[in-house]
Amino acid sequence: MQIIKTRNTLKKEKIIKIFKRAEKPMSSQEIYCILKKTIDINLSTVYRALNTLVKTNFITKELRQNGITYYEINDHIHKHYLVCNKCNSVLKLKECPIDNLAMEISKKTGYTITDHELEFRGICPNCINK
Amino acid sequence: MQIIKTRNTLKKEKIIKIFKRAEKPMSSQEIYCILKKTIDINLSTVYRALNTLVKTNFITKELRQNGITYYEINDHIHKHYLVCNKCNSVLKLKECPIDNLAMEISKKTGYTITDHELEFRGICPNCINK
DNA sequence: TTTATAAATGCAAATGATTTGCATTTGCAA
DNA sequence: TTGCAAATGCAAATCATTTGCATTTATAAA
Repeated sequence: MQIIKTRNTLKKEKIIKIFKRAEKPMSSQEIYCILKKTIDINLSTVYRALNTLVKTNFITKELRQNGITYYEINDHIHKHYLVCNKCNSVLKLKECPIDNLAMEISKKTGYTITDHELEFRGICPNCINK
Repeated sequence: MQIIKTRNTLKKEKIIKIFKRAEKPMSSQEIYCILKKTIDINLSTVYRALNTLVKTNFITKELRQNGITYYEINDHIHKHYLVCNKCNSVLKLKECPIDNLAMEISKKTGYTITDHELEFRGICPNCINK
């Protein structure tokens, strides 16, 4: 475990605010676009800020099957999503259905399980009627 | 649904053989390296072959959290893995623990679930003793 | 309050996995 | 045997993300 020193800057504050308001995981691009509306910021600054926020455990990151990394506030609760293949809408599951399972698998296999990713994909009720 | 026409070529045959022998998901690089030992082949050919094999449902692909795509024979059974963060060894779970869950979630949310990805990460019993 | 240091930033260039354009070769159906 | 589209090699492009470098700035210590 290593100590990570961080400074408070306007830009990082803005990013943190976006996460606090957001109700879904956000990509670097989404965050960049929101920021661009009100301040001048470079995309690499966004990436660096995101990485420090991940290091300090303020947010978590997850690489989705579409090849894009999504970030969201880390409330220390596992989250999983239903992603619509048509409209890309995202529905957050209320609870992690995997934790028990993970423990079970850990016992069976001898692995110490530290993380898991679970992503469902399909068609949301909205799109299915189109 | 679209008809995909495919030809039998030496190189594609070799790739198919690799998949039949393989006991774990393989990355494009791994396949490329194996092929290079016996034949002359270009990496982009490997990628194109992999993509046609995915299109014809001979193999499936999955993007892992390490940013690399892994391919494996499609036996129409969901598979999930335990990936060791230290030695990168991979253990295949004997069954998909999610199918029931997916049905449940589908009922609750109204989503038609067509796919899911589940990946556990941690430390394998081998590495934990080091 | 001043100062020193390392974190934050912008910009351009690099990276790494994967894809693509183009010219050429080749499998295979007619 | 022939024609066409699929397969291939090669180089260049792509796309998300990272990095090197010079500059700015937050912050802790003097």
